[in-house]
Amino acid sequence: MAFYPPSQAGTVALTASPKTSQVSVPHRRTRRDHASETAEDYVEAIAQIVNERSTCRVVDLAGHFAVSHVTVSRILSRLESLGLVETQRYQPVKLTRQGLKLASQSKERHDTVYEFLIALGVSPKTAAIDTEGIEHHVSPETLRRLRAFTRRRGQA
Amino acid sequence: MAFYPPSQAGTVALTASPKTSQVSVPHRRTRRDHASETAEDYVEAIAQIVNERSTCRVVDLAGHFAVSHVTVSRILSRLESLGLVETQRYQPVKLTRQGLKLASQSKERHDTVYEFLIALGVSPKTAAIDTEGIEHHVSPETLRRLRAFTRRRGQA
DNA sequence: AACCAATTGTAGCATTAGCTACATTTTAAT
DNA sequence: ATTAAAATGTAGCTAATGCTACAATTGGTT
Repeated sequence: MAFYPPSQAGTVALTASPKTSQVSVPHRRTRRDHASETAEDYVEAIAQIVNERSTCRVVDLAGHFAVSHVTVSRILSRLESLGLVETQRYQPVKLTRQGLKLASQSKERHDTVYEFLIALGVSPKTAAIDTEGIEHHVSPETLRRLRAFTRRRGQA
Repeated sequence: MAFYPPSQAGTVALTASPKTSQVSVPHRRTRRDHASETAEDYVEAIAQIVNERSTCRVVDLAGHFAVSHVTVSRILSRLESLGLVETQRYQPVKLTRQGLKLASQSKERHDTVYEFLIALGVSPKTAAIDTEGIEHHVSPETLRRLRAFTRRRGQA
């Protein structure tokens, strides 16, 4: 159940550090993974929404993830403390430079997985759904294999 | 981010129902998914450990998931309330009939993904890791495609 | 039988993410 | 300018999964 951040350069700590940790233990395994996936999903969604409607509001994200606006705003707080987004009360959400970078890396990996599934013959609808779940768990090595396969298929 | 239970027949509710829900709302999206993945990971691990060492103890699972025994025992409580395992204080863990069924379905899907990655040319080590993360997010449709690909590769 | 080590359980805390209900602010319409 | 609706925020709850520290049980050795 490994979690693969979309790249290695300029990596951010995607979760809060424990309040009282004497030795900086590699605690929080799965929990950290889920939190990081959420971070990626959110920056990716924000980038997409900004692209489509020029601004992204809490409401848009709530709709996008089918979740209450409260959940969104709490998650945004966390992302802000991670330096991924900038927020101002009652104002649209903006990605920081770091957030933008993470979003574009996430999107690239997302697209790679999606196009692979399509090349494999999966229907667009199913491919879209499965990609959402799979993308965070594909290693760089596997990602290269997926790209190679898609390339071959595209040519054939 | 869809979660796919490994089959449709004899499906179990893999999470606790909300304490006070008036209409049985489809609440808890991602949360439910994660909890269900955990259930599958655990029954699969229990089946595997029983296979290797004849019995499965809390300690074995703690080692397997690199997690404290406390976390394991709390999760086992949940699984017991779901009817997937049977526990007795200070005794080894046993799978119920339902648990066994879920475990074998999970294993089958797990193996399908793993063999696919191998057929694609991914190294065994990476394939093992990636499979852990991917398996819960592969739809039946995609699963069929993966099998077809592995078959073709196996023959060629 | 007594004892010690390994195993398991309990208590209590933190983090993340879900919710409803209610308060506040912005924005658009009249 | 007022007002009403839409958007956000806050308070406070639940569930799931991490943890440490300490208590209890089991089982094997002596």
